[in-house]
Amino acid sequence: MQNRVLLIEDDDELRELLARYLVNQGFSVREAANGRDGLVLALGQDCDIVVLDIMLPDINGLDVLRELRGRTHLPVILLTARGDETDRIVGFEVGADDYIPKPCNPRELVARLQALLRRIAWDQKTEVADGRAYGDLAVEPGQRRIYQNGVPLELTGTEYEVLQVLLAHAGSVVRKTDLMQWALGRRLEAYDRTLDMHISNLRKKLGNDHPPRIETVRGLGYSYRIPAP
Amino acid sequence: MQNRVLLIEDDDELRELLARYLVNQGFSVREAANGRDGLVLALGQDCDIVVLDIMLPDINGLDVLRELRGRTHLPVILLTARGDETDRIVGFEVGADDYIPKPCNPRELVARLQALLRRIAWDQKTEVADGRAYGDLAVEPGQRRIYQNGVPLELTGTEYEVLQVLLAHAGSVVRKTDLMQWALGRRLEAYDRTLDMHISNLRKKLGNDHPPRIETVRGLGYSYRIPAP
DNA sequence: AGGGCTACGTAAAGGTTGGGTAAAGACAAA
DNA sequence: TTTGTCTTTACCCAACCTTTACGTAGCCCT
Repeated sequence: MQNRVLLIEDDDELRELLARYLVNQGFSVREAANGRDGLVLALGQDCDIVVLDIMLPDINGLDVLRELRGRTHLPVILLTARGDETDRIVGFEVGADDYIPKPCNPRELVARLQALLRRIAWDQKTEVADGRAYGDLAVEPGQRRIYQNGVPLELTGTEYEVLQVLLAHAGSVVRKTDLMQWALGRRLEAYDRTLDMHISNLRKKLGNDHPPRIETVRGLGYSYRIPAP
Repeated sequence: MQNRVLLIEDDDELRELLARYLVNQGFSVREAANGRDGLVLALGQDCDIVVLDIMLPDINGLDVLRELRGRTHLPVILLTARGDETDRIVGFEVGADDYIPKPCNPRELVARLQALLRRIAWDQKTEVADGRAYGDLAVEPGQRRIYQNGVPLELTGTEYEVLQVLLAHAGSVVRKTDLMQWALGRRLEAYDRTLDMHISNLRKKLGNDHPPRIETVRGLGYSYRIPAP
């Protein structure tokens, strides 16, 4: 299956160079030397991905992109003058997927084209929900839920994060500073007892077993006890 | 709601600089200082996108990427030494979605993160399951109608879109930002309560059951509860 | 053993935020 | 203009995270 690239670039020499290279790499290529032609081709549904120069004789490349985004979500890679940061940032904001500074390395262009096409191909496949089980607990990341013997635990968002991190490291100690960073997303400061509270609440919701599922390692952190096999 | 970035970078100073910047830009950030911790976090489904340094103290960044690609399609942006073309090309081949040369401009990192997340949001919009039934609801995409026990619901256009997206993902959580993008076709901005209103109206039209068919997942989004079989 | 220090457990209070929804406004089509 | 629809505004509440306060358990030292 050949991927169809639309090349919108007014510099004939560069355009033909790139086109030849892309064809050699197994793409099928459409060419347009100005914005108007480019738009017509792009909207004509016969390409998979667009390479768009910002500097065009008629319509500005960014306007082409805006027009395109109003109607489709065709992936677009911008060609910009090297170092022109404004164009790049604006380009992303308008909805470009990527940019390459000119003069561009054809190999890099191909690499980026393929990365983008691969991303799209993957995303169009349905993801498998890979829940993992730890004893009587089962994590369902898609639902952001953790089930205990099939019954969903009524966890808050933060409690879910904390338990999920502990489970991922079941059997080994997670240091408090790491748990804080990974589950709460911030640094552990002195006298911050927040984490202790979440652990306390979690233990309650898991049913205060003895010995506790979540073990305290004094001076270090916490550890989820490996469930009996 | 917030997009969760995982930052795998061993240089503490750079990592904290980027982390702070990303937090300011509205991302939630998890940090890992080495490949092993990074892998665990990435596989723990705790993030939406990964920023990965190639030079790491333990595992090589490219090996982290390979390992990751073996199990998920999590979007990855590589941090590479400037000018090291080999790493870049290999990175793309292994499955990176993008790369940024170091030392990197935080604004550009944000722009690229957002471009990639936007692309993914679009691509993951699953199409209507034709005529599928969900409990007492039946979707008729041709008519843009949804029937409840054979009786058509009096839905507005937007309400139809919202409900149909929720049904297509029945049982798992749809983030507000995705729901907005998929059903309303625009980005979710701060203080925009439009979506909440449509949900509220939908619940009313579906008959305010208990527990509600459309569950709220605080801080994240909504989920249509899987009907009893 | 006992004192003193520190880390942890947890109830309760405090404060912030996200979400529900009524009602008003904006807008477009008929 | 009227009507149907989407959006904004405003207010309120409940869920939740964090802090505070006090009690307890572990650990080291003499």
